[in-house]
Amino acid sequence: MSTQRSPQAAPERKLRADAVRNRAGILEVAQRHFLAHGIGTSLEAIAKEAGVGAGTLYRHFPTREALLAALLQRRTEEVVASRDRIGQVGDPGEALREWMRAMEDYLSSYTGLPGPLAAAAQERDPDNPLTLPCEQLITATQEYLHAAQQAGVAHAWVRPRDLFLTAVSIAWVRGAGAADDDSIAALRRLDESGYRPA
Amino acid sequence: MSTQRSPQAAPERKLRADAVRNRAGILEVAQRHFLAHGIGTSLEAIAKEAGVGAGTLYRHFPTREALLAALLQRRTEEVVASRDRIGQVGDPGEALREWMRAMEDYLSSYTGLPGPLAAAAQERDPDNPLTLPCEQLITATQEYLHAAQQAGVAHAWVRPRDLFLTAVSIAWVRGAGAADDDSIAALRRLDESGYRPA
DNA sequence: CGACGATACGGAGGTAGCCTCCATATTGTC
DNA sequence: GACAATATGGAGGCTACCTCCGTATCGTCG
Repeated sequence: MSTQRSPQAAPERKLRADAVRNRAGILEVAQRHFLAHGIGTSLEAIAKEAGVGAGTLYRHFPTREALLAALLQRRTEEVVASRDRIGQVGDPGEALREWMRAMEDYLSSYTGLPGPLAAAAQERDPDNPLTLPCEQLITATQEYLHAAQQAGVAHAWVRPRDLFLTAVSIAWVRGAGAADDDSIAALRRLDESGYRPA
Repeated sequence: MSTQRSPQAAPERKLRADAVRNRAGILEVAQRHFLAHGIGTSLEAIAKEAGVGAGTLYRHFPTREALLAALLQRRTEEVVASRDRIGQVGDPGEALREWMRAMEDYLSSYTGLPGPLAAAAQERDPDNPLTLPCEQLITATQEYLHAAQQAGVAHAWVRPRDLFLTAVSIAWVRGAGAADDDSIAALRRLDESGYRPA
């Protein structure tokens, strides 16, 4: 308990020094490449720029999703933590709206991110490294939605998962073809007016 | 005027007999492959199964989008023609709802179709062969939307393009990760309740 | 009918990216 | 300092894209 260790199912033994170094380097380069070229960017290029072989990259992150999940971890914690800030907002309707925007921005972190996340949200495969962030977001959504429903500013038939998918699909439109701002604003308004009773 | 010719800008000279045969064969095989494996399927595999070389395929359809557009042409005409059927529906609100479903199904014809279409809808590049079908769909949407707005069953601030993007994004969710029917139904309900005043 | 120019064909070949495998190198420990 | 455990890297096998050009097929005209 003295050393910070994952409580349940921690298969992580301590890494060798070079492994730690390489892992960090890969993440740093990957972050830049995903930002610049979307999640479809070449993994080999990342390995090369990070100064490691392809094998090393794939040992640390067996799939593109694993790399993505590692990168997303910080962001996920930040966003979920923004609950505290948003929580200060008195009006539950306003809070829900802000939360939706926060999710939308998170989901737009990298071009192409909505695809794998939507898939993960639905398959619920515990082996998919993206399942965890999805569940966290949906859980957070539940809190805001519930409060909004209590206050009568959200329809009772709306489920947290539905709002999550809504945010994902807006983020997808943002990424696919670079929709103009007007269209995105219209989509947001449509969705908001969708879950909110008149 | 006796022979059926494209009225404006027809760069199509008459094809040689073998070219016509090959083109048809490619389309027939491509249809099956796109249906079975989505729009990302291997073009080389299509060429092989159609019994032509890669060069022939690329000569007829220089890009994946061109092939897609050729395949979509029939479907597009069918869907736009379904205006006639839907037009019979008296209630403009009901007609708009039906039209949205028809678009959604059209956009779900092949897995992955929403991506290129969303891109085409926004870039408005006349060289993109998918631009035409997009415009046709948006134009048709405009008719239904306008009628609905006149009847007071759609908000005045909704634009045809917004509804098109809505349909595209639902189709995308359908395709990405095979969302369960409940989620899709919820998204539809959300959207409908979004454009419709209480 | 035959031959000649125009049209179309096909598949080899260069490029790029994925992922695996294992001989070699590095690390940590005793 | 030496040995076992751990980690490395890049060659290599694979799939797919797309282009290029020598060759085959077509249609027409004499």
